[in-house]
This record gives sequence, C-alpha cells and structure tokens, in this order.
Amino acid sequence: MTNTSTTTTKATRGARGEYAKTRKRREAILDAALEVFAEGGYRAGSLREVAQRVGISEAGLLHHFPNKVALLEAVLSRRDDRSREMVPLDSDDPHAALRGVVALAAYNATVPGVVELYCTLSAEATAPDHPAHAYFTRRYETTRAAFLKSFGTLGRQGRLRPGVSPERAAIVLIALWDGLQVQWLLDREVVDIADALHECIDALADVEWDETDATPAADETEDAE
Amino acid sequence: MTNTSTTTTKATRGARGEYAKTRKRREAILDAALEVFAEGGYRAGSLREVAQRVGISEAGLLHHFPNKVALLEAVLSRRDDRSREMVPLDSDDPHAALRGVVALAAYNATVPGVVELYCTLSAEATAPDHPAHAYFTRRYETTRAAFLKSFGTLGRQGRLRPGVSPERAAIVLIALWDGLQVQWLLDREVVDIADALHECIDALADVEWDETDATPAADETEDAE
DNA sequence: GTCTATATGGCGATAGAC
DNA sequence: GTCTATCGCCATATAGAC
Repeated sequence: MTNTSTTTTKATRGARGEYAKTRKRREAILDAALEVFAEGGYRAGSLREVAQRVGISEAGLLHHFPNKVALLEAVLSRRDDRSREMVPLDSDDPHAALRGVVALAAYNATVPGVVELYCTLSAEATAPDHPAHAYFTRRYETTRAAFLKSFGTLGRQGRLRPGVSPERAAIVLIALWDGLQVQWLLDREVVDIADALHECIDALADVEWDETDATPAADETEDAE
Repeated sequence: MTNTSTTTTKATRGARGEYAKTRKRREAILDAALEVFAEGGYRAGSLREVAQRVGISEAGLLHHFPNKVALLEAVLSRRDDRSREMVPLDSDDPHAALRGVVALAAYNATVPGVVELYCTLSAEATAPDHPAHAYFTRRYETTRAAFLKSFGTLGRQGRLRPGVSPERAAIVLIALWDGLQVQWLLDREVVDIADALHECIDALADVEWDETDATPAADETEDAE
C-alpha cells in the first residue's frame, strides 16, 4: 500500500532503475481505472476515485495520464491487447474462432469487472458525443466482420443450418453475447453465458468443438452432450 | 415558450381549472426527462438540462417532482404503462405475446429515445447502488417469467424446435433484443431489430404470425408476407 | 514523480419572495 | 406555481513547491 519500498522491483538495476517503478504505477492506475469505469461508467466515474484507490492524489494521477479521456483510452487499449492475445477471433479456422468465443465468455465469468466495463461503456458510448463512441462503433464493425468471415467459411463448407445467413449470424451472435451479459450482471444465477452461447452457436452452425483437427481421435471429453 | 396563455387548455373550466395545466406541465417535464436520461443516462443527465428544455427553472421543476430519483421513477413508470397497453406480454395466447414482441420492436424503431433510455439505463443500473437497480432486476424477472410462460405453452403444444427449452428460450429472446438495440443505436443501418427478432423466434418455435384465431376471414392486411 | 493549493464550473437541493 | 438567490458538494484541470 505504502510506496516506501523503493527496492521492490528494480528489475533494471542499472542507471535510472525508475523505469520499472513508473510502469508499475501506470499499471496500478489502469487497474483502478478499469474498476471505477466498470462500476459507474465513464461519466460517473471520477479521477478522484481512481487516485484514491491507487493511493495518490489527483494531480499525481494526471502526471501519468494527461486527462480523463486519455485514461479511458489507455484502459480500453490495454484490455483489447489482452483479449486479442487470448482469443483468435481473426483466425482462418472458423471453428477455432467460435471456440474462442465460448472460451472467452467462460473466462470473463471469472473477471466480472471486465464484463461490467464493456457492458456499461458500450451502452453509454451509444451517445454520439461520448469520448468512446468512435471506439465502440469501430469495435463492433471489426467484430462483426470477423464473425462474418467465420460464418461465411462455414457456409461454404455447408455447415450453416438451413435458413441461416452469415451476415445475420454474425449480428445475432454479438447481440446475444451483449444481452446475456446484462442479465448476468443483474443476476449471476440466472444464466451461464458460455453455456448459452455454446448452445446458440450450435443452432446456427455445425461447429467442431473438439480441437481434433490434425489428430483424429485425440481427447473427447464432451461427446456425451 | 411563455406561459401567458392561460386560456389554452382549460378542459375542466369549473372551479380551479388549473388541474389540466399542471398535468400538462408534468407531462412536458416527463417528456424532456426521458430525452435527457436517454441521451446521457441517469447519472450524467441533469435536472438543469431537463428544466431548460421545458422552459422553467430547476426550482420550478422540483416543485413537480421532489428530487431527481423521483423524476426517474416517474419516467420509467409512465413508460411501462404505455408499453403494457401496447403489447399483451402476459397474454394467455403465446402467439399473441410473441407477435407483440415484434410489433413493439417495430414501433420502437420509430421512437429512438425510448430505446436509448432502456439501453443506457439497464446497463447503468447494473451497478447495485443505482437508483433503478431494483426496478431493472424486477423488470427482467417479470419479462423472463412472461416469456417462459409463452414458450412453456408452446412446448406443451409441441411447437418448440427440437432441443429448445422454454427457460433458455426466454433468456435468449430477451438477450437478443437488448443486444440488437446496442448495435442499432451505434449504427441504425446495420440491423432491423424487428426482422431479426422475427427470424430468431422462428428458430425457437413454430409461431402463428397471422391473427387468424377467432375470426377466420376478418381483416388480413398482413397475409402478403 | 508527487504533493498542496487553487481556479473554474456544474451539480442537486433548499429558502423565501411574489 | 414559479421565480431568484444561495448553499454545499464534487468534478476536471492547472500552477508551482518540494
């Protein structure tokens, strides 16, 4: 809590070993900011609250991020990096991409703050003058395009259910995911998001859930469904 | 703009014909408040902004509603009345209820403010300390129960698609609706909500879309679909 | 790099005149 | 029923000391 321990993380012990300290501080600020923006949204979240959780003053915080909007952008950008490295949404293998959706949904259930953040912010950013409006517009376009590609590939393999169009499937999958998060945040007992998504994806396409691509008869733990 | 026209709406011209005027003022306030809360959410929306749109002072506004929370509750309550009288969600006929969903979605596309309001507020009210948290928790429970009943009835008639459970169908339908609204608010060209819901309901159950229940050949304006 | 102090302004709500 | 005036609070952001 106190920052009197100057010897904790001097990774680069050479000249000016303060780099690591600043980096750690920035990370701590971003962690706190994510929490605050998740709990109250961007507009209601305050720099004061963020600074307090980190244990510094508002002015100290603004030394690391010039203003509130910059802080928000840093939070979103860092979050995106982490998601991208976790889920291969732009994979060439549509099965892998859709498996990634379920995997990410399952993981998110263990990190409620992130779900809160995106759920609250995406609704708030619906307003055209919101600082994250462009970010979310673009993000949805990108995600739709990625799913469109996946479902398009599945369609060409004849693995889409009859009457399902790739365009519609992409929109519906995203909508479903978002909507399930709202209900989950209001009452965590009411729905298992990963389960529901898994089931609905099955209703859209014939997806290989096991990673039995190269190795035919590897590990089948889910064949009893 | 000016309120010098005392003779405009004296509906009850007897003693104290001011009732109608007050009622009109309250309605105007609620209209403006809906807009403001829709655009920025509850926390970011200000009484100042509402008062300005109505053309009165903040103190004048607070004469009609004691505080900000009361104003929000009045807005939500009035909106609920209108929705309920429009859509028979608790109808005994599951077909009528699901037709109502599509009809309401189509109507909402003509009143973007209402969609904004619920989309923004439901996400914001995810926070446990939000003044509308209890309202939305309850609202989702009620809606889920209503849809559960509809899909349950359809199930007993053998009209649910194979593998569809009434519980899951209720949750999914609501989630889909909510999620589609987010995408629609970010880009109105990307999706027709009523269309998408119609299609997805078809994927869940075998619903009678024409109202050919009691009167066989009455008025068929929609049979060309 | 972090602090204190401060500028500037919006907010919800109240008191009391008319 | 509506106003003006005001209170007290919290917000973002800046200036300058240490």
